[in-house]
Amino acid sequence: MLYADVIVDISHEKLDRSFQYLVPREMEDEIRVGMVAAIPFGNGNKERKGYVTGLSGEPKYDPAKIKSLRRLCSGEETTEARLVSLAAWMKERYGSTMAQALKTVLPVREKIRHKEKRLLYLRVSREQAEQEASRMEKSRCRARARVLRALLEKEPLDCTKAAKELGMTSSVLKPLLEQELVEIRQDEVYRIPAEEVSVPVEEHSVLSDAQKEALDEILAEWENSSARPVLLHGVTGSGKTQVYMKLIEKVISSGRQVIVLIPEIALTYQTVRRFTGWFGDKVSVLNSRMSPGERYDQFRRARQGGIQIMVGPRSALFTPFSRLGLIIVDEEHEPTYKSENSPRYHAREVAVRRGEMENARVVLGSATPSLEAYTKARQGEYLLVKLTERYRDRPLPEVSVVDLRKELKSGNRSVLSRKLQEAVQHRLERREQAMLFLNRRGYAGFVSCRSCGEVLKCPHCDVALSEHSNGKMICHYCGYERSSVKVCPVCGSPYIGGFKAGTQQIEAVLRREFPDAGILRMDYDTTRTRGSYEQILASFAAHEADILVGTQMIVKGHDFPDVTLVGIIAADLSLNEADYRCGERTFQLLTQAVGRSGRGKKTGEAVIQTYHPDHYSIQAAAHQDYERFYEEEMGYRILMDYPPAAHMLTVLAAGEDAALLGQGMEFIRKFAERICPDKRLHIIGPADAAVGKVNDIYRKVFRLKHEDGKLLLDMKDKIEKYIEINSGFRKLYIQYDME
DNA sequence: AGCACGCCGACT
DNA sequence: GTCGGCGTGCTC
Repeated sequence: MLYADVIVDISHEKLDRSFQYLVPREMEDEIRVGMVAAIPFGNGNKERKGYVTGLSGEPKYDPAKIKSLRRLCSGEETTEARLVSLAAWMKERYGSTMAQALKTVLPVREKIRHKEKRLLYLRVSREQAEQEASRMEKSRCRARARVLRALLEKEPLDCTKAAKELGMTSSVLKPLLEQELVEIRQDEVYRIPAEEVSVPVEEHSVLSDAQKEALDEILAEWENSSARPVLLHGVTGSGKTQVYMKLIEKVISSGRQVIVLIPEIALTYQTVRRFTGWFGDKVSVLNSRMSPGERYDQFRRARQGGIQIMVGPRSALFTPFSRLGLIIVDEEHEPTYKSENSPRYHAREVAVRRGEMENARVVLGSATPSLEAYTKARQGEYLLVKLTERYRDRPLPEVSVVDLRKELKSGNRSVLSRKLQEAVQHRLERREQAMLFLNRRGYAGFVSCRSCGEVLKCPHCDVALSEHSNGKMICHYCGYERSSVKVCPVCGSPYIGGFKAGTQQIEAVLRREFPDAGILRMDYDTTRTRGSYEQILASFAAHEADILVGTQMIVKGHDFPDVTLVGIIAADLSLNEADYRCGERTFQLLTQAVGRSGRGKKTGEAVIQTYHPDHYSIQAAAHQDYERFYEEEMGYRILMDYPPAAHMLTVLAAGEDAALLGQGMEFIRKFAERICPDKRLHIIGPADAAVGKVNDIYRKVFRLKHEDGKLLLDMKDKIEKYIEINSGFRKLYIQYDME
């Protein structure tokens, strides 16, 4: 007897689990995990479609009640089949629900379905509806009247919203539809055709010896039928992309397809040009600004063989190629590869998994590999390939670290140290360019009172408001806006103002110090409109300005041959974030930033300003010494039981009622302690999340650390059940993150 | 989601 | 008693 676990193709939480069906004898050979099957479902045995997510010989349910599969809807479904099994793996690995996993993996599914947005309209005149509503109120049809009244107030109504807010269940809606008082329509989804990027074919440049060596190493590994994933550790400017290109060429010439993941849209400008230039119309590019429809169209093209290479952010990983041959994860260490929604998957891990499942090669590339990847490479699970020299023998920039405390002692209060000022002056004299980089997460500066220290915060979120040049203060989390204040709302002092180490501030200082220099600024404000990003970079590349000031977005993979100076204004900003990865993040940002300098013919220089000149992240970045950084950081992770030294389950809870939230978290913690008496389990928290409140919703976290990831997943299941039984948690939203 | 079941208020 | 609205619970 063979049984199949099937997920019913209905998007509803209640059905978010598998149902077991008997596989008829004649289907036993044919059936595979991932196939779509027709099944009888529910009381009336209505025919539904379902995804086969597992096969087993044991019935897990009363065998008398198990129904049989009707038939398999196979055929062109094999690509989807693999994606469904990938989803099954993701569900296990990240502790999400199968429905959530399927949704991430098969975006197609919800796109074709009437998921678009079902809207409810009146089908009769307003007068008639009014009459009906009154009549219904008098008789006992209160629920129907409620729906009609709501429709009279606002037409159309979103079906899902109405269901929630008005308690509109199907037994209310159905009679209304039958009486032809209302109707459901779904609005047309318009699709903007993807803009065609046509760039002249780039000359196929010749590989350097080092690149050739790396390429040969990778190709040698690929000779094995079960080749390991490759971690390509290439210092900034070593030309990893050229190596990718050769690999891609090789793979597509053998008739297989390639997925190239890049961290975010920010990268598309240059990277995409290189890809489209080289491979022409074989490439398609996804970006996060695309509508679901456009994305779906691209996926369909991929499935039908219209393209061989898909370039895009993490969602491109699920491109339904039928013969996937290679997945490249560029800048593998980037945090954007980690999904913010459940399943909170990491694209690197899923790429490796998909590669395994479809026998495709995987190449991870980075100048500053993540601790996770490097650890695996050291253990031999990945093949480590190094590119230690910059392309065309460019030397690495000379780096100096400036101690800001000493700077202040000697009387310099400017955001620019004397060293950095001099260095900028030199560039201007020599007609070279400089980039000044502010590695802060927040955007513009916050506003504080110099008398009482009050910081102006968003009334809905737990973050400081940032001041903008247009005289407004904005919350970057919820979009709340208010006009700037003249006096402190707490003590009335007029000495209130921007405590800005923001990019605007730096720009202002530079304009004062170097009045003749051309200065460009790139941050959240100046890149809000479409295309402005590219415009600023193009303008800087054309040397229309001498200095570019910006946030993290300026350090990502751009080549400006005339840039010979990179200044990091305050390296500590990212060092003080409340996250165990902040040391790693700082090292990466600094290394990448420093690497921007001296990419052309002239040798580069970099200046790092900091209050912690001795911190290992800063020292290692200054010496461009990855190994040293890895040793130090890994020591810290082992000491503290942080990933990748151990596994960590983060329980994230949110709710409107702060007291209830705090209480709920305490309960979960006590429960966790009770069910796992293992001394090696570390529990941290509960504590406020990094941003404790967003949009009036409070957020708390607590973490469980243990060497054994399975144990944590098991605990997660138990906690989930515990929460389900206790109605006190109804008003809390709980999410899990498994690292 | 969609269907059956059962509770409960209203009406012959 | 009976009818019908509408909330609830279940679906292998």
